[in-house]
Amino acid sequence: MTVSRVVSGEGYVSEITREKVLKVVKDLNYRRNGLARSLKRQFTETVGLVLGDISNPYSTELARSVRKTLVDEGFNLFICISENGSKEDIVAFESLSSHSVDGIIVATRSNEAGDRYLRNLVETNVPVVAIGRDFRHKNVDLVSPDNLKGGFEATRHLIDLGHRRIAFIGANLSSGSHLKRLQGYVNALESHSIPVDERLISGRSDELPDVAGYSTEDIGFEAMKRLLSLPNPPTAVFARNDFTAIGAMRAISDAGLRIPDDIAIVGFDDIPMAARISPSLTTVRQPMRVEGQIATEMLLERIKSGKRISRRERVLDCELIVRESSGSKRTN
Amino acid sequence: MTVSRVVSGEGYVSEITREKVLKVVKDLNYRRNGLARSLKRQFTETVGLVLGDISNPYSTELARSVRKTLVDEGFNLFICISENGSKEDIVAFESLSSHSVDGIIVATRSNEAGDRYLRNLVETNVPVVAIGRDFRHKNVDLVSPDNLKGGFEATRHLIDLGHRRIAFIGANLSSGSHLKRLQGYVNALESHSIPVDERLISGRSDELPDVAGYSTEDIGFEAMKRLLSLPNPPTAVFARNDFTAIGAMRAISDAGLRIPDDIAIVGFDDIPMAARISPSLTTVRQPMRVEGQIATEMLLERIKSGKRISRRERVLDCELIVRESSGSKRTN
DNA sequence: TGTTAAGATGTTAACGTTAACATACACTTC
DNA sequence: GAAGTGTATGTTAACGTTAACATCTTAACA
Repeated sequence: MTVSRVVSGEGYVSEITREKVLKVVKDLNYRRNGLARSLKRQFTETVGLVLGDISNPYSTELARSVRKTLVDEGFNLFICISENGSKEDIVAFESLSSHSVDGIIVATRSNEAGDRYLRNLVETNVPVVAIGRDFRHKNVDLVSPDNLKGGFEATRHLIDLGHRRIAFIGANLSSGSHLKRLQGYVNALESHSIPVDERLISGRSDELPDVAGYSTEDIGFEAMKRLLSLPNPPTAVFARNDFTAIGAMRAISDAGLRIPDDIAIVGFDDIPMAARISPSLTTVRQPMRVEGQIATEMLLERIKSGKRISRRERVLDCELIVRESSGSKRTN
Repeated sequence: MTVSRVVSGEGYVSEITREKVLKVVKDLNYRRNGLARSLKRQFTETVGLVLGDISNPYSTELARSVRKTLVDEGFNLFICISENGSKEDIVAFESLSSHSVDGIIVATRSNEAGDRYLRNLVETNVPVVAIGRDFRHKNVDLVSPDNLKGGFEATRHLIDLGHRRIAFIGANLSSGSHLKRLQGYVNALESHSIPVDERLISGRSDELPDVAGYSTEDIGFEAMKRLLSLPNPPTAVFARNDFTAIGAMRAISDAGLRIPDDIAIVGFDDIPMAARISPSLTTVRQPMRVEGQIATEMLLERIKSGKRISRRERVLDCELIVRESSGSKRTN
């Protein structure tokens, strides 16, 4: 017990004893067993972050911001990668919860089995906050960029430039109905009385696995190729994220077409590469660092209060960053 | 005990009992406490990965590869960010070791205090493997790209193109003496009888904090600006990594100079952006996925054997990827 | 029939901490 | 000098598992 007091620096210990203990601690290379400590204390001062796509700079900036906010409060961060697979999601949730993290921040793509497991966790009072994804539960907070408005503005930007045949890349109308960016695209078209043409909405082909990482670039590439083979291809494209946009740009260049002269393109996220590629990519910037900070603060509040707090939702404004890839006004 | 047997699926349990238990497990939303389990079993089947700079695509590819190798063996992965600070390093090591991970893979920048703590861990039989960094210990494996050869070849490439005044960006000769990429640069110059000019070796200025993330781009920017203000600026630059190179490219453009015509540039890592920027960046590609896999295999071997294994070192070949930024042969 | 083996379940103790309580002493205060 | 306060240390039990061992039943076999 005296050792415990010395090591944790709490309670009364005489200077002489403290020094004796510290000497032995050093001699034996003693390190306190955190498992036993956590088991007894019933908390770990550790938070888990589950990332669906760690290759996306969006995720890493998020992670850095989460970590920064956590350490200021004396919490540790463990990051798990799920690669946006439902099985992997569950493994990540499982390993975090079995290590008794005090709370979990989830930034994966929504999927049925994963969501079910997550719901289960929440039911047993594990504090959870979701970032940038769908998850409705009365005790789970959500922090998200305004994907609807972002998608709307990206599309409106293209409409304002004179485009009428505008494609969406990265999801299908059927499977992506929940995708707010797609919905924003549809809304923008409709509010300008442009009919939505389902052939211009191009998700991944069945050949490509729905994987995470830079491979989403391939989805954009494949989807764009299909669009280009249409009898009447689009003059502009809005991609669900920057990697998809960059893949699409590759397909456009490969086809011998010019950006933005032949086809204009807008992405989403504003990853660092967007500003550096040629032509530079017009995109919608989402405030990743703010998202991470707010989500962490919400989670810490849940953890510290120990009570069930009812759902809060924070939707953060995005910013349209106009660069070269969308071009200037058309005069068809 | 019977519940334990049902949940872990080991030992004899009758079908009837198993079903009864499973029903109650479900009704009570019971989840096994991993802390207690690990405390008793004395292992966690979890591995920690400490990343110095999670914003670098190099790190994330590494992490994905490590995770993939681990899950095949039934292990979990917890990632910690250290932001390449010695205090943060220690916090990461501490939180991983106190959670009793079975082993740690370290991919941070070397620093004295962090290394001391790490050495301490190793002395208490925590299996450790280092990736792409300096760390000599008789029980720690090292997996690394061949930075020496990579630096040599990058520099030789510039020499072969006719350059004589070649700068190095990203470290100082004094503080970076351990930096193999810098050493490779020096060796290449010397083997071509080009004197090493210390003014052409440009690290970060004291104004810039030595931080991780995309801010390393700023280090390249600042360092290049200083080089450009020299009475006799270099005609070529080898940067310690791609972000630094990209920052340098920005400084060159800002000064109204052309790449590669006025100044040629070579980076290191081959991050995805390198191929996409304009002009595309000549760089040295390191086999990140292979590094992650080998390191993980080495670590698992240590974990499974439970014995002290003496140090092994794997140095992996890099590949020079020639793109636009280094230009073609000079005819001065 | 007795012997052996396999199947099923239960009991005990231990993993390494710390909260809570107990004890002891020195020193102040009225 | 009795009571109270602060300091220092010790004891006990509990956190939730599971390895190891013990017990009991049933089936199989010579």
